[in-house]
This record gives sequence, structure tokens and C-alpha cells, in this order.
Amino acid sequence: MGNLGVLERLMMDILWDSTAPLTANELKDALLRPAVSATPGKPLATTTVLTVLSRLETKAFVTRDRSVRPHAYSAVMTRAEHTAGLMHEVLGQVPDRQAALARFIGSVSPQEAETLRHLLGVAPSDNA
Amino acid sequence: MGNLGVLERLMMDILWDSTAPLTANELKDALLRPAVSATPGKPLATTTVLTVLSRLETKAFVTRDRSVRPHAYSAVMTRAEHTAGLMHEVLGQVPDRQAALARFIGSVSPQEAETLRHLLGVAPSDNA
DNA sequence: AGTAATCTTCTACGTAGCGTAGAAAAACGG
DNA sequence: CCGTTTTTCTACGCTACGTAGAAGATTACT
Repeated sequence: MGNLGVLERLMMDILWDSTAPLTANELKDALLRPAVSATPGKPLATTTVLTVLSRLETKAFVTRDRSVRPHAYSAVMTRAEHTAGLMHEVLGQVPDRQAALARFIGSVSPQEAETLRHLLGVAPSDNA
Repeated sequence: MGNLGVLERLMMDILWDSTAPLTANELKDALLRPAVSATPGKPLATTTVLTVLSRLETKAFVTRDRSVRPHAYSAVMTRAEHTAGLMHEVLGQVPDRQAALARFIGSVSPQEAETLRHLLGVAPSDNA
């Protein structure tokens, strides 16, 4: 899977938060929002955004709709899927998952533990 | 926390598998074992191993005992701790952990689910 | 159609992390 | 003291990523 750089991640976050696909310029503008940009007043060049989007496309993190004119970009996976994927990747690197899982569980917050208990109790439904 | 490069990871794995601290040369030799090296016949220079160990020390992944002469290196965290830490790091990057956890749980193997149920049901013991 | 504005691709540069290791310095053994 | 072992210092190449200009393609407006 491989992880993302800072800007790549920022852009994925925007795409993930967006319901509809975005154009490069919409993304560029979104990157200026205070919630995203810790360094405001630093607008990126549109080409920069496009370059990164291309790379994300290569990495299969985004798809682009070439049929509309300002190409529209959207995330391939949901954020939750991506996160779960990363967690599995991390877990897959170790020989004894048991121990790792134990440590993991031992360090989640009580609320999260409750969430997990609930998730495990109900029904093992769809797989990602 | 930040992740590791290939060689760094390889070396950490050896340190994690070792009960006692290791010297640079012991590590170098261990790197030639078939289980570790997919490209055998490619022994590293000792200095290479030392360089990487220094970097791992800087990153606080290993400590070295300078009181013994060939310095002895050991991992700071256990592999399970490290893995759990990474999982938390991944999880910490997302706004709604609930969803991510749900996805994660939805994609673990039945055995792992059982393990988790056990860990959550029986006794929430020590924290990492 | 012709030309300006917009959008996309191509190319490129700087920086940082990592694998790699030689050269030099330091410590040890005899 | 002198050779051997160990450690540090310095450095080089490669890849990923942030960054964006220049040039090419597409669309829009008159």
C-alpha cells in the first residue's frame, strides 16, 4: 500500500471529506482553509496540485473523470478503508499478530474498547 | 513515530528476535541467514550496519551499551509495542476512529476476531 | 474563425531519507 | 609500541515528494 507524503495526505483528506469529486482548482482552494493549512497565505500553484493528483492517481489513491472538462478527481477508497488497510499492513509485518493485537487492545481508550466489543459482538458482516 | 526503511526494519527484526543484545558484527552475520536475506551472498560492510544502528539509535529504536567493548545494541521497544504504536498512529490520523475500527474489525480473520473478543472480554489488563 | 483564457502534461529542481561504504580516528590486545 | 578491531565521520547515489515553469491542448468569447 505504501504511505503518503504530507501534501498528498492533505489532499486525500480533502477528497475524503468531499462528497462530490473535485477539480484541481477546487482542491487548491480547499487547501487554503484554516482547518487544513497551518501556514496560510501560501497558496500552491495549480500545477503543483495537478502533479500531486497525478501521482496519487498512479498510486491508485484517486481516479479522475476525464470526460468532464476540468477533470474531476475522487478518492478510490474511503478513508476508513484506507486506514483499516494500513492497520492490516502494519499487522501483517509481524510474526505473532496475537501479541501485537494484545498490545494494541491494551492501549486503546475505554470508549474504543467498548466500540470494539460492540463490533465484535454483533455480527461479522462484510469484508473489506 | 515514523516508519523504517527496509534494512532498518530487517535489523530491528533481528534485534527483536534476539533475547540478548547484539554487536554490530553479530547483526551483520545474522543478516545473512536465509530467513532474512532474500539476496544471499551479499554481506554488508560492518560500517554499514553501524551506520544504520546509529540512525536507529537517533530515532530511539535501539539503545547501545557503550560500557562493553564491542558495543551491544538492543531494541528499545518490543515488536508488539512498536506494532501497536504504529496502529495507533495510523488510527490517530483519522477523524472518526469508529468507522476505521469498524472497517478494520470487518476485515480481520475469524481467528483474529476470536483473539480480540477474548482480549476484550476477559480482562483489560496492562496498558502500553 | 481567431484569439484569449483555462486546463493539462512535461520536465525539472531542491530537499530529505536511506542504503551503502571508505577513510580516519579511537580503543584494545599482546 | 604496533597490529587488529571497533567506532565515527564523511560522502555518494537513488528514490520520493513538494514545488512549479514552459509548453501543449482544450474551451470560450467575440
